[in-house]
Amino acid sequence: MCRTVEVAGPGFINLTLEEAYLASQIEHAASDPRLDMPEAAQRHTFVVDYSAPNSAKEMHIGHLRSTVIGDALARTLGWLGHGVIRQNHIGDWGTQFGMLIEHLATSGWRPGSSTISDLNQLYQEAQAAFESDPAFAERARRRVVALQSGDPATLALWRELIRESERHMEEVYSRLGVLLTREDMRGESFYNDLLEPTVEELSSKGLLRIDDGALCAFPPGFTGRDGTPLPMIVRKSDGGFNYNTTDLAAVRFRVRELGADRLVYVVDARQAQHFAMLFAIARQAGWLGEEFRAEHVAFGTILGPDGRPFRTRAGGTVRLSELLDEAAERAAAIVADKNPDLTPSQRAEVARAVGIGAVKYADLANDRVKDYVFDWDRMLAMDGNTAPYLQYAHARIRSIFRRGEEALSDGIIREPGQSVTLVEPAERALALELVGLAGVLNATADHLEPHRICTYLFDLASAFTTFYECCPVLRAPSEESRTSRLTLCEVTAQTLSVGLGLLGIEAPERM
RNA sequence: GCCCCUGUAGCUCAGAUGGACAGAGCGGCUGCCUUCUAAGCAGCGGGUCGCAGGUUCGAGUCCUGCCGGGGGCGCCA
Repeated sequence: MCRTVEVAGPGFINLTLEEAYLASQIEHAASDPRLDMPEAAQRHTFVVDYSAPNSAKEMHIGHLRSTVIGDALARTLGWLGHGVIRQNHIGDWGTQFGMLIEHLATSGWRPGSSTISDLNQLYQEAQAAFESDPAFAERARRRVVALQSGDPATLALWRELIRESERHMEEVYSRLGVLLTREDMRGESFYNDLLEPTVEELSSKGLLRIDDGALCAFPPGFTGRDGTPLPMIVRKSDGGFNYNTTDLAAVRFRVRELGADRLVYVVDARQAQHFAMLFAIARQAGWLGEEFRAEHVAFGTILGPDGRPFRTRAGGTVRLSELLDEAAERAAAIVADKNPDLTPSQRAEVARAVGIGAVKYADLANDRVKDYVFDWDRMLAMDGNTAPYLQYAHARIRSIFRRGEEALSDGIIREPGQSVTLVEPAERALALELVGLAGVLNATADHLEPHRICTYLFDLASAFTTFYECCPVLRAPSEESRTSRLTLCEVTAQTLSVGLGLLGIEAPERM
């Protein structure tokens, strides 16, 4: 397995892999759709909570990171053989819906007549009325009660706007290429009937006490502004439940009913304290055992060029559908410029894959906990750690195979075999990169950090392009060399395709 | 006031479990297209890893304090 083993100073032993061993690893990978990657030794059941947009509102840039990062993690954990239960914790319940429904009812709104942007508009009108018209505000509050107690007319209106919202979300998810479906949607409303039992259980375990009229848990180790114990309110002084209660009920449900032994929440870093308290209480309640890992997968903010949270020039929120339109448009302009040979439909398809891929990759490529600056030019650049660079490397490999097949008819080339011989430094360097996949995916799952995959794929693509420049494949010096290089190409293309796939990014056949 | 995150080359960022001279892309300067997509490749220059202590044979990585940036801290979600 090793060619040389040498002591190299204090604390170092250098192992140099034998070419034949490295080559055999590549051969194994070439004959296996899983690239010779074993599944995780210990399988877990993960509940991955991500995306979580609000009903009756258009999805905007604020939902991008959770959706993209969560999806990459769900795919990666699944690939490693874990059970993955996606949960889309949609904001579909609470006081704001009383407000909106009251407005719909009084303005003579008819079901089926509104798009999501209409609802968005109506929502803003309702909000304005709530603030300026005390009579409306009072009716809105009564609507909340009606909604939560199951008043048929109120519920009917609510269902209509939920349905329209779901249509919108499905459309965005489809365009974005994420796995989330209607089956994964389990909004806050789902937990309505579980709130009371959840609070009762916490109460029976002695974890709650009334403070200032509100029922609160005081998890150990949390203090507030004045150094006093920090409460998590689970029932407001008016008797209503809040999102703390919902989140607690969701933990309980996910453990007991969904059978999770790993909880993952892909949520903005600003909610760190909320989750720390949530998990602490859940442990006190005995829902999470010693071995149970519950993790807040925190992420930073997307910034505009001015270093402030990204907004439109007018100062509004950036709608996701418009962002994706612009991504495809910008990519189309570049594709048209770089590869005029594509047919219009090919060009549109490539532009879509490249544009969306660029946006997603930019979000995944750096350490998720940090903020990043949204920059079209950088994410669509063909140099550096970007989706287009990786997609380009993949497309070049596919191009070699297309050329090879053309030549095949002349009897010049055979099918890529599996016999690998590593001679050139670039061949060896590429092979060494290729065998690193398993380690990177395991580290990604351990740390729940998709950017590790990005870094790896970029290194791999760099190693490939170096190889591509100095090692002709179809015109290799010998039949043996050509077969070997074709196999290296095959495994590289497969690795890029799988790796991008785990990030939820397509790898087009040509660019 | 307390707590969390963050500070690595001019710019944008990698550096898991502490390990060998700290890496990449962009920008700048040099080369390379009758040859598998130059949307590329090769090379040069560029860093007191915020500061100061400490632990260690060894610290960008761990601990403490300070400084700068961002965020959070009871009836919104």
